[in-house]
Formats: sequence, structure tokens, C-alpha cells
Amino acid sequence: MTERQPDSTAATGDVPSRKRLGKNGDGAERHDAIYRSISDAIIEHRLKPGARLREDALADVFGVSRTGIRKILQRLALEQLVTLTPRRGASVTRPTADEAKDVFDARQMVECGLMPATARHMTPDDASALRDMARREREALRAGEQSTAIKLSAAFHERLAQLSGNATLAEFVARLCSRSSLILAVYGNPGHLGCESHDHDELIRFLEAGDGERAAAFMSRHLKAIEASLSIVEEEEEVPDLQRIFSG
Amino acid sequence: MTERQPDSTAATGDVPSRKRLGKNGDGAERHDAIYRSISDAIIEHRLKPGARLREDALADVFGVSRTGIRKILQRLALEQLVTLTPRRGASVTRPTADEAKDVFDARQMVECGLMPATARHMTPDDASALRDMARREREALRAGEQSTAIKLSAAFHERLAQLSGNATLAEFVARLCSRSSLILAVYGNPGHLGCESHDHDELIRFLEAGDGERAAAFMSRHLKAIEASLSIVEEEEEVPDLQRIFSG
DNA sequence: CTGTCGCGATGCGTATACAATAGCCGATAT
DNA sequence: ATATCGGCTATTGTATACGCATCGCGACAG
Repeated sequence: MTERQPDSTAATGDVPSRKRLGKNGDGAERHDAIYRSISDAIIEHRLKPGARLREDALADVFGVSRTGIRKILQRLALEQLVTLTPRRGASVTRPTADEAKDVFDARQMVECGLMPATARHMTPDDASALRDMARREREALRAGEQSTAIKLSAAFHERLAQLSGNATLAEFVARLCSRSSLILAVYGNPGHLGCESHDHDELIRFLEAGDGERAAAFMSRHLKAIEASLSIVEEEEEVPDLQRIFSG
Repeated sequence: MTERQPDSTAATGDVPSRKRLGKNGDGAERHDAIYRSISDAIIEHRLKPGARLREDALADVFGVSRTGIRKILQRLALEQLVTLTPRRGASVTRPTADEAKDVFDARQMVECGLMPATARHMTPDDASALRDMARREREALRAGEQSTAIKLSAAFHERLAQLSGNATLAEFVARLCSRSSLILAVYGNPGHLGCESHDHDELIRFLEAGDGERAAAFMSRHLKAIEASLSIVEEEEEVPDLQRIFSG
């Protein structure tokens, strides 16, 4: 690992050139960039649930040592995007049906509860920025770029929570959105993306009008619709219970 | 670091003797125990906000290398119990007034919102266990053991959230309770502990009766009372704005 | 006497090396 | 032919070593 990879376009494309990364300089920023690369890859379903993430491979790809990778992997594990099994390494988390229910219940409570505050704090600039995001999401969806659409949809919900002014809850919502993306990857029907095309625009309209109550009600329906579109079948993960299966 | 500290009573008192920690054995459990030791020390105000946590010192005290300590410190940082500044090391987080408001607003939303589900799921056993916790908390408070009382109070709220059945939200509440403990350490008035003596018993009564609505209302008042008991004065942390002060 | 520069020490950030474990494949015995 | 046992390899977990930044103190110049 003493030689540098001359091409830094290996992984996700946004590795910061090779700005004299001799020893330090942008160490922290670099790690953050790697974190975001992996996180994005998971959220965009470029890394599918169950995919193994070997430390050596990641260290090699990003040109840092395993130490840094481990740190990032642990952070991802704490956010429940990856699962760390004691001697088996890291893999992209495969949410269970129970977790999926918990996550969507939590989103119901928090995102809806945040709507009034968001409606209060929203400025015309915020509204137009949100509209732009919704538009880009629609375009991505139309162009068949699922990855982009998924990320934009999550970003939209995150932004909404940020506008409420409560940083703690906004961060929590961000976490829930990431996990929702994972849930969609496992239980979602292909082709039937989570958020309906014009739901987000409708939501913006309520918020713009300062009607937090109606926005909350709409958000509730919106989330229920997403959850209802999932096909949660539980996959029969555990021991197949041969007794029961072959009892005939 | 090759010799063992013969006295293991140095730090928090529950370092697990020196059970032949030759190389591995209970590595993961050990780290978890260390994590809990530090976490508890912070929550119980044995480590006060602003206290510096040097890696070498912790590594020495617990008899592991800095590597393990770093991992634990990062986990604590992600939970916002300690603050990691790039080259200055770790210190116990000192919450700002804004953060305090966010945390209590979040608790209002989530803890109150969880009450109906908790009321639905509560069994007589749960109720008696909760009563026991409340009793022990009262006793600790009466005996002047602030540390114990603080921890028990946080544990009570955490347990309530767990009973709701939503693991995701329960974990979030646990995090919020930890941070609340930190907030009490900074902004709380000495002697006037957060939770009033009999509030928790009252809450149990509502929940036992299955009256989630009333429990939520009571929880709301309860949290408001705690927040109101704080003296948030903002401490003038940032640059003291010498211009303004000496403008006369 | 004061302000600035330089030196030394402390402590974090990163990489590398070593050790242990779990899964896998092949060999052998029944 | 198959099942079981043993060794091997691959991969993680932990510790240690090294480099660099920052902070505090002292000396020297003005």
C-alpha cells in the first residue's frame, strides 16, 4: 500500500483528485468523503442488502489503510446501514420485517409531527428549492434513473425535517430515510418506486400556505402509501422448520 | 503497557478483575463494558461536561490499548456524549442552549407520542417493575445519591419507550435521555433534580389503566416541568464580542 | 519590560505488523 | 460412496510504532 493509485476515478468518481495526500492535510475530509461514497452507494442500491464489504477491498479501492475503513464501517454500523458480525466482517444490512414496521411507524410520528414547525419556518426560497428537488426527482424517475430518484426522494424528506429547525430530530429523520431506502431495496416492488410522482409537490403547496395540520395529514397518507406498496413477506429467513414442511 | 495494574479499582470500580486478559477471550464484551463504564460515568455526572478524556489515560486505566479506546470514544461521539475535536482529543460534550431546546422538543414529540402504544402493551409485570424503579429512584433521591437518582430516572424513561414495542424509537429515546442528563449537568440547578418525586408513579397509574391519552398529556407536563426547571443562560460561550462589551 | 520567535514536549492520526479464528477443502476411514 | 476430521487460507481484531500538529515555555531583541 505504499504506492499510490494513479487513477483516482476508481470508486465513486468524487475522490478528491490527488491533492498531495502525502500524509495528512485533508485526512478528516477524505474520510468523510469515503463515508459518503459508501453511504450513497448503499442508499442508491448500488450496494444491495447482504453485500459483503471486505475491509481490505475497500481500503484498496479508496487508497487508505484498513484503519480508516474500520472507523467508517463502524459509523455506518451505528447508523444501521451495515451490519458488523463478530468475525465475519461487514455487510450491507438486510432489514427485517419488524424493523421495517418500526422505521415507518417512527417516520409517521416524527415526520408528521414536524410538519407544523416546518410550515412555520418555510420561506419562499425554501419552497422553490424544494420544488426544484421534486422536479429533479420526477425527471430522474422518468429517465429511469432509479438510483438518483431514490437518493433525491430521501433528500427531500431530510430537507423537510431540517427546515423544522430542530437539528436533533432532523438527524433522526435522515437516519430513518436511509434505512427506508434499504427497506425499499429488500421489500419494494421493482418499478414501483416509493414516492408517488406528485405527492411531494402537493406537500409543498400545503407547507407554503402555512397549513401545517393539512401537511401533516398529507404526509401521513404519503408514508402510509409507501409502506402499503411494500410486499413484506418475511422471506422465511430462519431455520426452515423441516418438521413442519415435511410433516405430510 | 506490558505490566498489569494490580489494583483494578482505579476508574469506575467495575473493571472486571484481571481475568486472564492475555489476548482475546471476551474482547467484544470487554469493550462493551468499558463503553458502559464511561457512558455511565458521564450520565451520572461523575465526569462533568468539558472534562477531557485523554486516550492514553483511558487506555492505561482500563488496561487495553488506545485502539480499543478510540473505537469506544467514537461511538460515544456519535451519540453526542463526547465531542471529538480534530487534534485536541475528546471531551465530555457541553450542550448548547439550542441543543437543549431541540432535545426537549424531541422528547415531547416522541415520548408523548409513544404513550398510547406503551399503554396498550403494558402488562401487570411491567407495571410493577416500573414501580420498583420509581421507588428506588425516590429512595436514592432521599438518600442524597444524585448519581444513582439521575441514572434511574433516565432508565425509567428509557424503559417506558421500550415497552412501546418500537425498538427504533426506543433507542432514540435512550439517546435523548443520555443527552438530557448532560443538559441537566450544565443547566440544572443543584439540588433540584429533574423529575419530581411522584410524577413517575402517577404516570404508571395512567398507563396501567390503559389511558394512553391521559398518560401522554401527563408526560407532556412532566417534561415541560423539567425543562422549565433549567436555568438556561447561554453562558456567553462564543467570542465575547469585545466590541460590544468595551464599546463604552 | 514587553513582544516575538523558536524549541521541546505532549498527544492525536495513520499505517503496518502480528495473532487468532472461522470457514473451506481435501484426505481418509468405514 | 459418504461422513468426519484435520490442515490451510482468508479475513478480522488488536497492538504497536511512527509522524505531525498544536501548545506551553523560555530566550532574545527591541
